[in-house]
Amino acid sequence: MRENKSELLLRREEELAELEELGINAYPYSFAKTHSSKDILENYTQETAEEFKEIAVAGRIMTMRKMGKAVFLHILDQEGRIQCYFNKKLTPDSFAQLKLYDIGDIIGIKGEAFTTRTGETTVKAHSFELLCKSLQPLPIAKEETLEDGTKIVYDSFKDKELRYRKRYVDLIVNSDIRDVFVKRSKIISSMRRYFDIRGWMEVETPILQSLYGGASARPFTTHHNTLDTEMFMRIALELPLKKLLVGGFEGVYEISKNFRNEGMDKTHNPEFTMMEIYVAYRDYNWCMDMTEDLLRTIAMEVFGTHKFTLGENEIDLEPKFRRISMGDLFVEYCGEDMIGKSKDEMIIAAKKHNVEYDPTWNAMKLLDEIFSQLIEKNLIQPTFMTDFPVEISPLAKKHRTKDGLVERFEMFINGQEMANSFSELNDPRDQRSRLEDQSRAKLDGDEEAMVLDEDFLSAIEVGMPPAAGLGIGIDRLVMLLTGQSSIRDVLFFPQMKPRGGIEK
RNA sequence: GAUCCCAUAGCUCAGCUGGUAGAGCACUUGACUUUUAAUCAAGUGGCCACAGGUUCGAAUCCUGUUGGGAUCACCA
Repeated sequence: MRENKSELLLRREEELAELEELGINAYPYSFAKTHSSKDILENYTQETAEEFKEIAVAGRIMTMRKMGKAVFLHILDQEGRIQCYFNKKLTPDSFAQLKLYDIGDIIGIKGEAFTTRTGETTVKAHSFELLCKSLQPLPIAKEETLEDGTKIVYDSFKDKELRYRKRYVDLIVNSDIRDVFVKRSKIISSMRRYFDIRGWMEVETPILQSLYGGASARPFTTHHNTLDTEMFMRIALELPLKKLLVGGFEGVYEISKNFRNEGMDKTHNPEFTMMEIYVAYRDYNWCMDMTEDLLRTIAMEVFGTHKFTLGENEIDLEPKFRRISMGDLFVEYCGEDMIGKSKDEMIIAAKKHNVEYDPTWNAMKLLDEIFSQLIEKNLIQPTFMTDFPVEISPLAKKHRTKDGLVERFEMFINGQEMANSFSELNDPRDQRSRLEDQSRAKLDGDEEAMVLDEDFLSAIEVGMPPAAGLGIGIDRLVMLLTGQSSIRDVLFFPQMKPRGGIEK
């Protein structure tokens, strides 16, 4: 491939050489940009024209129409596209350079704004310069905007593999995807702001750990050379954050990557971003109120609305979210509360409701499967499902009135789990016995059961205030709010299989 | 990990029951001083993902490999 460069690549190198022969630096150091495309497109009118007599814009050439002694092109900057106009009369000395410019090159233009005969706000160049010569051709997509404002894109770059592997090209060429990432960033800042103004502190805890815990999942393992010891990438944020509550902080949160060594599909990437927050002296009831308010605040700040259309569903975050116990949900969909029922009873219920199951599963697994197949997909409007069986919640405090249950909720929107929260378990005796149960399960072959972490137990023995904890999967929240159906479309660089030796 | 589908020019795609490649855009040359999927004329461009097999002959049929997508399993 290297030896046999395509003609397009060679042509770019020739152009670069020709420019350099003309004494032009194709990679200069700076450019005094004064306006973004958006500044001009939104604010230029006949009345404000005086303010746009001396402006400087910069961006990547996306389209080019060379017409003898005039050239029209569109540049793309962070805010969008704007057309620029060049005329040999206005720039007699440099006009010939344009011949050596290509789609993909980055240029800076000084000039004035005007409106073309066909009504498009355009920058007329008084002078211009090359800011970066591009040596690789971009996938060319052409856009046409119809009278009614709808945009048609021709020959759009849509090979998913190439888009993910060459995201920088995707971001240039597919302008819509860029907005998803802008929204992602705003969602996260909005969440931070919400926590910060309430006095909860953002913290950082280790990603690289000698013991992993806080969730049921298989970890990535790695090795520390100097210590000559096996280490793990964290699977959850929970345990170190709780240690900080023990240490005396009353509200801590972390937004960071977790790593789970499991399958990949459109809702799972091996590394994903999690937010976990722990607030002292609060319980899960308070946390439901806070979670509702948090989501509404983010929705208003970032999208200016509480309503989201996802496929056929219109989601409304405005009304108070439904709160219903897991047991009552089973009554609603299954006719009876299945929690605490025997394996045989679960199987009867599974058969009755056409839930597929494996006869080797235990009662908890069957319960979970009936939930996922029968109930979860129906939880379209925001719903808090509360009060889980103690067996599947080893870090949640037992329910104050309901035997065998814990104070936990999961929030569902559009049939998907969006948040998980408990009144945090702080009774050291109970916590020890729960983790010992997990250890036994691990010995019995449950690869995802939690590892017993003595230091964590020791911290709980020192004493953790009563607290509410909440976890929100950021990627899935962004998917929900931006209407993306694949996690790969909300990650800049989703995990891909390596391509051995092959370029492109 | 399992099943199904996909892989042809830089991009988007044609290519029938086998006869060694085609379009539009991009690129090159020329024309054109308000165009906008600019237009007009003439060109360049391909180990048809990779490796085998069947055949006189394979982009096309068969097998395997690699990568991707979808569904499922594990999970968030």
